[in-house]
Amino acid sequence: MTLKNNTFIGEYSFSLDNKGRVNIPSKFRQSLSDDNDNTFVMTRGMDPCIYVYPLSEWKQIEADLRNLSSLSKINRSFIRDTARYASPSTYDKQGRITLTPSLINYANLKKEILIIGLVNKIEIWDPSLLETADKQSKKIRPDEYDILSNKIIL
Amino acid sequence: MTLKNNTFIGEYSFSLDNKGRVNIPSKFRQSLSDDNDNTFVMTRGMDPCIYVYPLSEWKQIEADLRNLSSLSKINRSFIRDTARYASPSTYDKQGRITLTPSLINYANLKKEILIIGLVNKIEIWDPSLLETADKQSKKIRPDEYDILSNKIIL
DNA sequence: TAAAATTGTGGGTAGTTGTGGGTAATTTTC
DNA sequence: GAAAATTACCCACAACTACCCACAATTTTA
Repeated sequence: MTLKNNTFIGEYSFSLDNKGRVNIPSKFRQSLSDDNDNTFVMTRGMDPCIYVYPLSEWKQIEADLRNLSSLSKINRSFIRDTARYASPSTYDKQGRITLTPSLINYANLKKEILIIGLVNKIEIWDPSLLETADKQSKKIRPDEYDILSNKIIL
Repeated sequence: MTLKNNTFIGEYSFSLDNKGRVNIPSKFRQSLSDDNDNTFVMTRGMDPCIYVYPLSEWKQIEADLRNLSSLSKINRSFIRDTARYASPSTYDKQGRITLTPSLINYANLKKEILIIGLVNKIEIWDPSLLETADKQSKKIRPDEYDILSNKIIL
């Protein structure tokens, strides 16, 4: 699959080296369109993980944020939280991006990490934290998924 | 039959080699439309088996996932669970796709495998697991099938 | 029915990928 | 402005993967 359409799926087990670098899975790099200049933007996830966006996708988010009125208090804090921790990173010749200490700390990353493709973005997790989040989502009542089943056919 | 309409029916007995490769039945390959670039996407099935979708079919699922907002927690876990275990695979000159160790483990595959066409997708089973699942589905009460009978005419 | 083509299976090899570490350039600090 | 610290860039290498070829068995064609 060589379509450069900024779509990411699959799960990968990688390691964080002592310089704070992580490899971006080769398949993800191949799927990154050329207008991104080999650059991702990483920020805090809604869950305790790191979100990694293609630069072009992030620019869209910025555009959306511009359209949120700062007159609303919840908008202000949402914009602040989203923009505050974001940081661009271009991957090196070996395909690695360097994570910031602040983000590494936020996601509680040790040496072993999991990289997951979520279609339009990438998540970086500590394996045990993901397992915990996973178990909690299993507690979701079946009828909540019923609502989803009207929107998507698997 | 030369209609390339991404429709798969029938059951085939194949073998998984020690590199994790499985042959896709010739008839299934012939039925795969050209816009798929000889590529399937495999992922965890609802039952303990591997689902294999034509790439074009999977792209529809991705498109639906893109429309789910990540502000909702249930959406996030749904997107994650769906995208996480998916992996594209283009078949080689001999018509084989390579399964990931994670999926082989999930479906508990040994050397002998069964490939089944489920109209719009393909399932890969361990023969004995399928037999077990088969017996259990016999226990479904007749009136449960009645609901289905309103949706499909056999 | 015999020849030709296709199909399923096994294995070798060259190129790619993930990981560690070194060195030069840049930034920061005093 | 010099020293220290950080960052960016480069090289090396083991492990893995994609690609290729081979061949027996089956199916199709003439």
